[in-house]
Amino acid sequence: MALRRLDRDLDRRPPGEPGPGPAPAPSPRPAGPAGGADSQGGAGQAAPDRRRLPPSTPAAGAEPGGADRPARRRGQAPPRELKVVAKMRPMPKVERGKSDEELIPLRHSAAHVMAGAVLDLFPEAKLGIGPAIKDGFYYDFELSRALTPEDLAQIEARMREVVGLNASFQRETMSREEGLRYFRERRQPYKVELIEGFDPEEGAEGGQVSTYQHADFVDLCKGPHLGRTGEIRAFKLMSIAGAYWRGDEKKPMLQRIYGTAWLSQADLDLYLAHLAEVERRDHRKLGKELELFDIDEEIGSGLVLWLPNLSAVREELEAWWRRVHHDRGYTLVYTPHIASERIYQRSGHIEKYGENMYGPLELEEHQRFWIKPMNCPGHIKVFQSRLRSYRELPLRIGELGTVYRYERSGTLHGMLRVRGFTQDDSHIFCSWADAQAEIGKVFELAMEFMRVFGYTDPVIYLSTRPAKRLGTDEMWDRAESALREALERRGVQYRLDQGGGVFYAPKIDIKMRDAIGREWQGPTIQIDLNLPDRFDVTYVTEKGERERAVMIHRVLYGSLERFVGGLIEHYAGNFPLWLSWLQVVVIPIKPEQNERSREIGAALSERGFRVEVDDRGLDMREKIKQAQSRKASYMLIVGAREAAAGTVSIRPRHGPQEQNVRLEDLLSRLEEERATKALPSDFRVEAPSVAAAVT
RNA sequence: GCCCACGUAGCUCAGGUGGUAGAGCGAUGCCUUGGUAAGGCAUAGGUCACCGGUUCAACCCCGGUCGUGGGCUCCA
Repeated sequence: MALRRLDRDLDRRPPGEPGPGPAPAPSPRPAGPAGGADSQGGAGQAAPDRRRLPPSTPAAGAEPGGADRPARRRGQAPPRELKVVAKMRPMPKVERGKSDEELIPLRHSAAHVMAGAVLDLFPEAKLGIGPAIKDGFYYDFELSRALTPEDLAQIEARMREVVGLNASFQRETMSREEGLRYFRERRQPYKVELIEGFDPEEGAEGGQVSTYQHADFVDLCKGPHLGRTGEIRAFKLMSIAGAYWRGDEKKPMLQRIYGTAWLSQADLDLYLAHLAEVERRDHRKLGKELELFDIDEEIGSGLVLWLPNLSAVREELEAWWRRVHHDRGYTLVYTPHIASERIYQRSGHIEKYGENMYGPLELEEHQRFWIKPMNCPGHIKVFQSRLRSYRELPLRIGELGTVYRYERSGTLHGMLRVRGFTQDDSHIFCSWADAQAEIGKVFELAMEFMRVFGYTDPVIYLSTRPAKRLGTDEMWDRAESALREALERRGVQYRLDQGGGVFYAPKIDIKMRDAIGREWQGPTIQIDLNLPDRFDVTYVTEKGERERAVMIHRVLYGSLERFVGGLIEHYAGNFPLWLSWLQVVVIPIKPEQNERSREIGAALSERGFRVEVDDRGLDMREKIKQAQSRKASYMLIVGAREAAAGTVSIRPRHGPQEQNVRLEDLLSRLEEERATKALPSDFRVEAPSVAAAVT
């Protein structure tokens, strides 16, 4: 799967606990799922959760400028990439710093103050829970009417009054029974439910419950809190959203208010600026402005139309992908988009994945077909198209396979969460003896991919057997140790995600950070123990015996839709030359230079550049304006002087202009830039400033 | 799917309390022949998402549908 923002995963919390972050007003988005794992499928899509600020650590910013540049030489040796991994920093969670220790009580206290303000304004309000979360806090309420933005302003105003009172937070404890009585009297059924759910044995004071009070507001809470409300300096209420009580859709829908709170106004300002930047980069917005993609109502939601500009990007991504895979010994195939119900019954998809599948289609009498949700069954059939010898292994089958999956309407999001997408899917069939080495190769390839696109700070997770799983412990032992060995042999630091594997396999997840520090889920590698068994996938060994093959599922881009949607945001629309839909625009100053301009255009076109010669009778300033807003990588200005000298004046999308460059020099420079996949000069990895305080 | 909000020209948006709509940008045409991000004038363009209801009359009110946004859930 592709990239998916991980914040969501990072907080795998019990229901009822704080979930994902606050939803800042500007442009929060859904968090994504991703499907990742499905390995097989993978990819899914998922939408990143843009709201959150990336955690960050200074380390991120510290990356040496050039170090993470994309590979300058194609086909570079893998060992080099490993170094990147080796200096990976520890996971953010491990690095919780002092700021976190201060922020949690601060935000939690802000949540209490907000709840108090809501009670002041809505005395009948029933309180849910109100934890501190990444970037802020929230509190859930049951109210007699829906909240409006005006209510938020009032609540915030009331909060500022309470902060101004500088009331102290005071802790008190009472017995479980007293607590129940207390909250029953105050008609707070959710609090009562919480206490009823407490484990009587638990709690530092065995059977006691604690409350915190500030001013006249008392809440069930284990703390800790700030000393006084006056310490809450920089905060802002961000949005209103619905949220099920305890995250259960069968329970009542409460109204959740999200807010953000920081140690200083400066931090709050930075955070708000970050949100504005996130909004500026929104792929849906850029997608419209730059004519990248469209999702047409009449075609259907969640189905992407790749417009010509973005199609050019995709064409390059696919071409490079194919080339890299051919170089690495992959065999590329094509498989059908629909398949008989029989295969999906055998694979278990109908049973385990049926609700995400489109179908059945009655194409012939007594024959039902379903639309392909994953590529693995097809690849297994390719493998089984004849008897396979151990001499053919590892057999690496790859496909840019388009799949369709039903996603609930509320989860769709631009290109990041869609219903039809193309995965850069591969299934490697090999022996157990080779599995470890194959995983290593995939891992190295994954690192190479991330580097080329300018993603940084890879963080690797090893997800082990989940409670609900198929197969024997021995099989899991083998699979997990193969993954572990692949990582350790290369000195890769990784974080263990106990029980985080898929029901049929453990996996390696690679997460990475984009240009503004947001974390996304990158490539995923899994060892599948299930499908080879269900399909009886075997090969003939040296001894002439049949042996079960091992199947490794992996995606690098994940889904092209999702990956490219992420790239748009990562690059803020400023794509590197090799991907740019408009690499060069030649602009004659006067009609007299039209012919010379066409010659230049032809020279570029001959070398495979996407070039336009703007010989329209417009003012050149207008042409420059248009080319600039279309994000052309380079504009070549051709006036009388240039035409006479056989040169051009180069006006890059970003950066200083250069006069009188000889055409041949220009051509070789552009070819070099394209071949090395250099990141554009206007690409910058933003130092995660606020982020530093966020983690 | 659920909660809330939203859906007016290609785009971004205006349109107190119901009487069938406006701007900017863009598009088109003409003028401007211009040395590095917005020259001038003019014209065209809307079944106010769709369906139904209330009303003498609906973009405005009510209901439903579809879609979008933020969350929840799902999805790892």
